[in-house]
Amino acid sequence: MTMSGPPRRSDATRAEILRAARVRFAADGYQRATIRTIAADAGIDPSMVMRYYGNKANLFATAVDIDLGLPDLTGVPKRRLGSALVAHFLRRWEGDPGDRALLVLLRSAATDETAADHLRTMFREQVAPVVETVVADPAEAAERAGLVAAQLLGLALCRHILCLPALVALTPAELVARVGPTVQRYLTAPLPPS
Amino acid sequence: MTMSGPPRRSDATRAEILRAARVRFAADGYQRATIRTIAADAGIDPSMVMRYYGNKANLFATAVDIDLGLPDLTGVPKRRLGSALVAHFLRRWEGDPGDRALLVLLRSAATDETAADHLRTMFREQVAPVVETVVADPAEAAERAGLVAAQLLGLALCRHILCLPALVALTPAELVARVGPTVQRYLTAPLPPS
DNA sequence: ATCGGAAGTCAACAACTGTTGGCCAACGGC
DNA sequence: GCCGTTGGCCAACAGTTGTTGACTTCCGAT
Repeated sequence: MTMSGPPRRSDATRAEILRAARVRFAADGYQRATIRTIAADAGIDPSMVMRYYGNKANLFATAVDIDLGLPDLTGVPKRRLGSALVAHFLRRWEGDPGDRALLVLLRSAATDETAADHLRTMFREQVAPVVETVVADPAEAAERAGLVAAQLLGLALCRHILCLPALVALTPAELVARVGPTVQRYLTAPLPPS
Repeated sequence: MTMSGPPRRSDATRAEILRAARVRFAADGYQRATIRTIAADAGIDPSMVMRYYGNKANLFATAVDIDLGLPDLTGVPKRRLGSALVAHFLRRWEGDPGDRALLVLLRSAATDETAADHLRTMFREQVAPVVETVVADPAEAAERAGLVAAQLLGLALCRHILCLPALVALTPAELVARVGPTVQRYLTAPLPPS
C-alpha cells in the first residue's frame, strides 16, 4: 500500500489531490465528480491531476484502494459477534470526512461498474474471509457473509446516502442494539432449508 | 395517475419513450443515461423526447412516478408479516425489465438528490403508512419502517445492483426464509432500550 | 552562477451533453 | 381536394467534460 519511492517535492500536492478527490467522490459519486472541481478543491490546476494520476479512472482507483480494517473476531465471544461487527462499521463510516472511503465506493458503485467491481473484490477478500473464521460450517460462509453485507450496506445506504430521517435519528448505540441481533442471526443461526 | 386527455395519435411513441427511458435509467442511472441513447432505444429522434416530456428531469420524474403496490397487511397473520413483505418486494423487482421501477430509483438515488428525494417520499407515503397498520405502538412505526427499509433496500442493492454472487445464487424462496425473520423482528420485536 | 529537471500554469482540442428552432410529411375535418 | 394541426427529422448551439501540449517558474546540485 505504501510503496513509496524516493520522497518527492510534490508529495504534499499529491496527497492534497487525493484528499480532495476522496471528499468529492464521496459527495458526488464517480460521474458527477469532475477533475476540474477536484483540482479546484485542492487549489491547483486540473492538469496536475492528470500528470500525477494519469486519468480519472486511475485517480478513483487510488482514492478507493482502502482497507476496511476488520478486527480479528476469533477472540470475540460468539454471542457478541453481531454487535461487534455493526459497531465496527458504524465507527468506520461515522468518522471524519476523508476517511469515509467505504461511502465513496458505495455511492459510486450504484452506477459505475468499476466501482461495483472494487466493492465485490473488497467483499470477497476482506469480509468473506473474516466471516469464515467465525462460522461453524465453512460451506455456508459465503452465503452468511452475503446476508451480513446486505444488512450493513443497506443501513449505510439508508442512513448516510439516502438520509432517511427515521434512521438518521438513531444513535450508533441504538443501531447496534437493533441491527446487531440481525447480523448475529445471519452469522450463527442454522440456515433454514430452501 | 392515468389522467389522460383525448387519445392522441402519438400515444404509442410517448409510451415507447417512457419504456426505453425506464430501461436506460435502470441500467445506467440518471446521469449516465442520455436523452440520445433513450431516443435511439425508442427508435425516434432525441428532439421528440424533449417535445413530449419537456426536459430530462421531467422524463425521469415521469418514469419514476410509480406505485409500490404494497398489499393490505391487516389480513395477514401477525407471524407472517415479515415473509409476506419480503416475498412482495422480491416479486416486485424480479419481474420483467421495464417494470423494475424501484431499481431505477435505487440506482439513481445514490448520486442524484432528486431521485433520493423521490425515494424518501415513497418511503414516507407508501412504506411507513403500511407499517403503521401492523405495528403495536404507532410511535415506533417510523423507526421500525426505517429498519425494514434498510434491510430490503440493502438486499436489492447487493443482489441486483452490486450483484454479489453469494446473494444472486439464492432463490427467492431461500431469501424469504432467511430475510423474512429479520423483517418480522424489526416489525414486532420489542425495541431494546438505547 | 548555472544548468537540468521538476512543479506548476495556461490555453486549447475533441467529444459529448441537454436543448432549441426550422423544416418536411402525413393525417383528418371541412 | 384543401389546409391547419400534428408527428417527426435534421442541424445546430452553448456548455461541460477528460485530456493534451507548450510555456514559465522554481529549486537543488554542480
